[in-house]
Amino acid sequence: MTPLTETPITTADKTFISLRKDIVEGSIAAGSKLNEAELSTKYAVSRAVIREAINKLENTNLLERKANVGAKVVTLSQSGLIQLYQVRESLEGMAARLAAANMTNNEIDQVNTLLQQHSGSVKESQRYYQEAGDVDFHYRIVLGSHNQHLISMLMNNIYHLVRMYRVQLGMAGPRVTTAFAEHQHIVQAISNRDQELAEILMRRHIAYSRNNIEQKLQDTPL
Amino acid sequence: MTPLTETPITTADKTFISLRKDIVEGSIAAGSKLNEAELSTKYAVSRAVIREAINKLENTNLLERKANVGAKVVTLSQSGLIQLYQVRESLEGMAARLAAANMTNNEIDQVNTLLQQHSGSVKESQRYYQEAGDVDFHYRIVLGSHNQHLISMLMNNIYHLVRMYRVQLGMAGPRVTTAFAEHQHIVQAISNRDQELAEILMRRHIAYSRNNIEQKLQDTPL
DNA sequence: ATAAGTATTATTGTCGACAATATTCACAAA
DNA sequence: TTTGTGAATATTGTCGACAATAATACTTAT
Repeated sequence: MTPLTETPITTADKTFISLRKDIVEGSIAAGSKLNEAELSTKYAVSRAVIREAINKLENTNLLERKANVGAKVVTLSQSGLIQLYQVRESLEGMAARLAAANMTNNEIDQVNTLLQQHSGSVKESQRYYQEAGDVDFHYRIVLGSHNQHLISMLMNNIYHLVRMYRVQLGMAGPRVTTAFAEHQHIVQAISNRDQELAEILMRRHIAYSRNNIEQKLQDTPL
Repeated sequence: MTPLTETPITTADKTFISLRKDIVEGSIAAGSKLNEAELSTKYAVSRAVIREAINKLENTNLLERKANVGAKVVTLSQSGLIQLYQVRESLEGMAARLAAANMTNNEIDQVNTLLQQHSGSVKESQRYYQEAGDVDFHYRIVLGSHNQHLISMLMNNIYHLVRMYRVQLGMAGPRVTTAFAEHQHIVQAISNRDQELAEILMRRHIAYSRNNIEQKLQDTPL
C-alpha cells in the first residue's frame, strides 16, 4: 500500500520522481555532480525539463546548487544524520500532539487496524514491518495532524533523505519488535486524546530510532 | 542590520527575491493568479526566468502551483496562521534547545549584547523592537542551533510567510515589552546551558505570540 | 621546473519559438 | 433561459539555440 499517491502530470514531474528515486537508491552516487546535458540524454528529455526537476529536488535536501556551477548530490555524514533526526523529532513530536487533538475517530480506528495487521507479520518475518510498516505508521500520524505545513515538510523535505540514509547504509535492524511496542503506546495515547503524552512518546521513539541508526553507523562508518 | 545576507547572482535569483517581496508586502495580492507572460514583461526578463523564480517560490509556501494551470498566491486564513505557528513552535523550540547545547560562548555574548541594545529602544519607541529587534533575536537563536535543516526550514519556508501575515494584517501590537522579557528569560536559559528550559520557554513565547496575533485577527477578520 | 597569464573548452544561464493543455466564447438544442 | 458542444483564445509546458560564466589546457617567462 502506498500511503501517498503522487500523480505526476508533466514530464518534468516524472523526471523529478525518476531522479529522486535514483538519488535515494544510490544509482546516482552521493556527492556526485549532476551534469544537465548528460541527464538530458539519459532521461531523454530537454535540458529545460532537467533544470525544472533539479530545482524541485533542491527542496528535498537531496542536492545542493551553486550559481553558475551546478548541482551536487548531498554527501551522507554522521552529523547530517543527527541533524536530520533532530528535526524529525521536533516535527513528528508536534505531529503526534496534533494527531491526538485532530484525528477523527475513524482515522484512529484505521491506525489501530493497521497495527493489528502488523502485529501478525512482526511475529513471523521482522523484515516486512521495518520497511513498509514503519513508514506506513508514521505517515498516518503525520497526516492525522491535519496540519498542511507539517505534512508537506515531512513528506517532501525530510522523509526522502531519511530513506536515502536507510537505503545506502543498509539499515534493517533488530529494533523491529520494540519499535512496534512503541507504536502501540503512541496510538494508545492518541486514542486517549492525550496530546502531551503522544508528543513525548513520539519524540522518544524517534530518539531511540536515531540511536539505533547511529550505532549501526559506528560499525560501518562512511 | 540584516541578519542573513542573501547575495543573488543570477537574474533568476534577483527576480525570485523581487517577486517574494512583492507577494509578502501585498503589492501582488493574496489569492491572485500569477500570469507568466505578464510577470515576464513586468520584471523585464524572459519567461524561463519567471518560471525558475516561481519554482523557487513554491518552496516558500507563498504560492501554490497546479500542473497546466499555473501558480496562485496563497490566501491568508485563521487556520493557516494557526498551522504556521504550530510548526514554528515546534521548530523554534528545538532550535532553542539546540542553541543551549551548541552556541559558542561568543555567540551567547553577542545575543546578550543585542538584548542590551534593544532594552534601550524598548523604553523609548516600542516600534523599533517589534519590527527588526524581534526578528533579529529569533534569527540569532535559530542560527545558534547549528542545525542546517532547521535553519533552512525556518529561514526559507516559514519566516517569509510569517512576515506576510504580519505585514498584511498590520501587526504592531503592545506585546513589545512582555516579549522582550521573554526573550531575556530564553537567553538566560541558553546561557545556563539548560536545554530543557530553553525549549519550553521558546515554545511558550511563540504560543503567546500566536494568541496575540489571533486576537488581532478577531478584530479585523479576513 | 614552476608559476602566472591567456586561450580554449565545457557547463550553466537566458532567450524566443513551438506544442500541449486549459479556459473562454459562441452557437445550437432542449 | 439553460445546458451542452465545439471552435477560438489564452496560458502553461517543452524544446533547441545562443550568451555568460566557470573549469581546463596551453603557453611563456622567470
